[in-house]
Amino acid sequence: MKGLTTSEVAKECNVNVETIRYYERRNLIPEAPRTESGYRIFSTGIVDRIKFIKRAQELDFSLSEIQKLISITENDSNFTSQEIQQFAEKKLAKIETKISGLKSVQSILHDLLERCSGKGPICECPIIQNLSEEGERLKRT
Amino acid sequence: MKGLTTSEVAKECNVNVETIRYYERRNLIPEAPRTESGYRIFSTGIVDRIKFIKRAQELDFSLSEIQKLISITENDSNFTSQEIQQFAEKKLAKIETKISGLKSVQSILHDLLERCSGKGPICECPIIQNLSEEGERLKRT
DNA sequence: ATTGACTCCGTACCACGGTACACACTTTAT
DNA sequence: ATAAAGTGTGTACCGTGGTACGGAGTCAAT
Repeated sequence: MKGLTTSEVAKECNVNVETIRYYERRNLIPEAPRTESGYRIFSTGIVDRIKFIKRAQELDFSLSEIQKLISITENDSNFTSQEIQQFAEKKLAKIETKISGLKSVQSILHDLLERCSGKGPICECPIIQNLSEEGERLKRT
Repeated sequence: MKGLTTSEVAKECNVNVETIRYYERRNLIPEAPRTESGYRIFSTGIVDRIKFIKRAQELDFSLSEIQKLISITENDSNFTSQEIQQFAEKKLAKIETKISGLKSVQSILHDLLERCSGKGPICECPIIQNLSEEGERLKRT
């Protein structure tokens, strides 16, 4: 028999079995065909789809946004190219803001670790001051 | 009377009044002193604290992590310097991964927008393919 | 002094993204 | 043939981070 069972897909994607059913319910993946007894059979392509979803989630796309992306690429969308453009612009702006914020946290943590042996007395942790100041700076910019 | 009321703080921080009570309950902010009739009175410093919390949240710190940061800087923590170091290292690694992921999304969105006029037919949206490939590439690296 | 705005508390509820559970049926292994 | 493991459905529940609501007391203005 060709095709994967639900738990095979789950294992392959490092997700819970229930997550797959959940994604199906949410229409993030197509409804899988069934065996005579009602078991789902997945094509191997589903694995990439689910991995894509997981990766996009890590990059701050919500499941609804992901759904939108998918329906755009599959061209079964009702979105106009203008809507898509606006969506991309907004997301791009958010991402850029976030990158710059993360970069400052990165350098703070980096500095902190340089000065922090992990031994001896509690290290002086300047992270809060730094973060707060950084927040102010970013707002003014 | 010196000191701010709950709603003044809320307004100043652009958060809901309930959020402030919630943060107090979660010990993200100290318990505010009260007037005779039981109203909270906040010192102006609370505003920075709450703004810090909000900013840190945007940068992927959970409220528990934020609590940890706060207790570290206030030195009322039971954490060893080793634990703090490990925490910083883990977070740094996560942040670096995330920055690189976000950067690839950034360039994908950027490319997309260059090719997408916002007019005419639906633009070809290569984001899924790109993201998936990028995901694969990052894993191999 | 009464109205309206504000505050308190406790509890309930919300959205998100799952995860678990009970109960029945199917498949696989022994 | 029987037990263990897997799958299905529906529904309930979970953690996170709030938000809303009801009822009661308080404060400020007219």
